[in-house]
Amino acid sequence: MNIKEASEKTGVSSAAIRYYEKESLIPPIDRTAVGNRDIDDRIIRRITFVTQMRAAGMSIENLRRYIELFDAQEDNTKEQKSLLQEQLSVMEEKRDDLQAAIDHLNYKLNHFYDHMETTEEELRELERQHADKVAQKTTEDSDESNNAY
Amino acid sequence: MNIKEASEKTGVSSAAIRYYEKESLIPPIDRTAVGNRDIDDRIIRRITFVTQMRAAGMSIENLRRYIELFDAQEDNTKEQKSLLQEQLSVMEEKRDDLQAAIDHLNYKLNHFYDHMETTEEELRELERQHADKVAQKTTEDSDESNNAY
DNA sequence: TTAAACCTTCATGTGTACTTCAAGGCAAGC
DNA sequence: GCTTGCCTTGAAGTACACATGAAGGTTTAA
Repeated sequence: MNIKEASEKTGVSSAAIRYYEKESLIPPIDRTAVGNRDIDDRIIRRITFVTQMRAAGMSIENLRRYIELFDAQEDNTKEQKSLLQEQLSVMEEKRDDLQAAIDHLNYKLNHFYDHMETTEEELRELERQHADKVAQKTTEDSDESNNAY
Repeated sequence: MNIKEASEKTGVSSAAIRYYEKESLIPPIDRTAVGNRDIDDRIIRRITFVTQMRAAGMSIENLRRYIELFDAQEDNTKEQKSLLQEQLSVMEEKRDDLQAAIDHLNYKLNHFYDHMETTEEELRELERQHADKVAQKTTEDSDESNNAY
């Protein structure tokens, strides 16, 4: 598959794919006889992984370091696991922050005033609701949002 | 409160606060007799809101348009609501993408091989797990992660 | 009264993550 | 044989979101 097809398949621009290869976010790509990139499914999966991590807010630099460790020949399973664990924590915190922002907007939508400033009382109620939510994790699917999770 | 205190209170740099004011992400800030910014809790809340939306991935430009509509004198409650709804959808999708990436990493962590490439079979299993998760929303708190929500 | 520690505006610099441009090569169809 | 459409590398340009620097003002403390 040439770079254009790979671009269409992944939604990542050709230039970005070249850039990712140069930055070692994906492995060196095989070339055809005339020097064109010949992209296989392994590369496609790596591009998809990079896209996912980028969307999760990981910088190119961190992602490069990250991948470097995983691609190394040495068996550094321990470090790899703790690195994964670390990244997972970051992403979970990010997800929770995002959820808090979603709750905030949902609150605004449900208690709609004529301006968007959140008052002290509203903030206190939000905090209360948040505490409730964390406390009684049993009572899921309360009423407000169409949560997918 | 002066800009430095506001900066410490919000975790946003003084330069960024000035920038936000210039870009109308926060309302015009009152000045003291000598021309220094005098920041009150209303501004602090707005800065916090901006921070939250920025962390949720909203660009300065979109945030500006967004806030503009809310601050307008006219009663455009309908448009405001649909704008909120729209932004909520974007954020929920982002959260779900993030969750998918978290699931992916969790999977890697639990089925640890000597490299990080996800195979076709693994991807298929991930998809299957995801389908399960969506299907039986009742069986919450499965086993894998320390979800806050 | 002079230094420290704040502040102001305006202009310019910076890092990230690409995008775009320039110059050229290969293969197919007219 | 020439245009079209793909590709290559390398260099330079761009957008965003601030950070930093210059030049100057005010207040407090020694």
